[in-house]
Amino acid sequence: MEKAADHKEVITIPEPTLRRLPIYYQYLKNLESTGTKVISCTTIGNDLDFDPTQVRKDFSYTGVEGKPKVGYLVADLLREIEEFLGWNKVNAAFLVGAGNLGTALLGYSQFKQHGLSIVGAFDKDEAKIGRLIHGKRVLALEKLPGLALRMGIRLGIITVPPASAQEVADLMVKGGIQAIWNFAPVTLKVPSPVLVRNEELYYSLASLSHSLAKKMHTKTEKGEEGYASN
Amino acid sequence: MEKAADHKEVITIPEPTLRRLPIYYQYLKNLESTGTKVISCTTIGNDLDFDPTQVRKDFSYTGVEGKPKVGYLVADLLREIEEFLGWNKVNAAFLVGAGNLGTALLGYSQFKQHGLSIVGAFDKDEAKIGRLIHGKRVLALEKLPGLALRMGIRLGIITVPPASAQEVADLMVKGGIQAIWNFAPVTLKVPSPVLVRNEELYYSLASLSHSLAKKMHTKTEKGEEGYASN
DNA sequence: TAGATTGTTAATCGATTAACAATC
DNA sequence: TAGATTGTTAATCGATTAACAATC
Repeated sequence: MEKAADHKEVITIPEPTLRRLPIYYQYLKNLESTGTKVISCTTIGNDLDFDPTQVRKDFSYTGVEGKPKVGYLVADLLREIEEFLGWNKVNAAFLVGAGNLGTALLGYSQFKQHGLSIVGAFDKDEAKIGRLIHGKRVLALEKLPGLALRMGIRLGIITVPPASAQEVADLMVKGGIQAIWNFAPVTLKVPSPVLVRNEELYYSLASLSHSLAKKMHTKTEKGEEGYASN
Repeated sequence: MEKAADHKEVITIPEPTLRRLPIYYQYLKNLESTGTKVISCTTIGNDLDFDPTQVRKDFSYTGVEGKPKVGYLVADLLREIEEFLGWNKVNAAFLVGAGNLGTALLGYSQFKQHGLSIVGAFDKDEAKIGRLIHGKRVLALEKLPGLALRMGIRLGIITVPPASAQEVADLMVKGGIQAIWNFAPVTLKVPSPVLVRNEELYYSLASLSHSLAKKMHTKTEKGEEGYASN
């Protein structure tokens, strides 16, 4: 298993690159809308605060090709990034947990342009079952595995409270779902072929509040205590 | 500026560590609720799929101390992480954009336990101004700078469409806000002391759809085309 | 052509992991 | 005490950045 595919080398893309591609994409979409046809890594790097070489390297993973002295065609870049990220095909997904966050995600019309279409919503709460949310009917949770199998759904979104998240994940696995986008702050246990991506809302929060606390601290040390109120 | 504080060395925490701390925190909260008092890095590493040495190193940044042969006190860890992340003090924040996502965030009661209290909501839309959302009155956007200054608000949350995000950021800066949690997919331009943290919803999506696409591709190459429907 | 930009290889930097002494 | 675990220093690994030849 370790040396699988040793003839055709497997290129794995670095996580940081994968994280930056959507940033380029959004930036390029903007450029496109202003009518810009061609762009250089230098300009992109300046605008997004990335090293130009890094931009070039990131792009190379998508297979796009630029022209020396000219740059890259915006249209080329958009097309290649879309294809690379699988955003040119739409993945049908089931969402479980029709609370605040679930409702917000169900209403996100932009998802379709990013390869995601939420085609079903589920909940355990009797009060929510049968209701329409952003045009989608909320179904009973226990119907998920059967429907997922029948419809060939490969992507699941979990927006339930942490205590129920594992149970939901189990049902998704049972329904043949292959990738889970998990918004509940829990580490899910799933069989290895199933992919889990945690949306760590609290990470950003951690980063922000840590920096704010540090800022405060620095100020206090300098003797400007209480300057910023609070 | 470059060699500021050369006597008292400035320890900067690696981003990845900062990203993991909330994961430990959530895990430890769970442990605490089951009555566990003491835990070792080995166990944590096993449960969360991290290298035990890494766990130890991560903890060291918070200043927590363990006991050889025994491990760490769960209570100690929770306290130190809370303090390190600034979660023991609550930051008051203003949120702009009372749409689906904004509404969801306004309803997130768990934020208070993570150092965040959203004390004001703003919108440009006349139809939304004056309404109550999760107990908070939506105010007119132009009131933000004045109120932020008066109340000493240091944290801002942006949940408006990308086209309005920069304008909102400018108002926040005018109101003396020092850190921005940005959910709009745009790169904001703010003066350097102001911190911006982008919540990149599309990154996870990129990662997931890319992996799904790759999985599909691999399968297809093996000649099992069309197996998973779609 | 000259100069800007790509594409790639090499050097650097930082995070992860391994090794191991200290200790309860 | 013996063994498990911490805390730390050194080795490894991978991503970022620098250098530079190729090229339009």
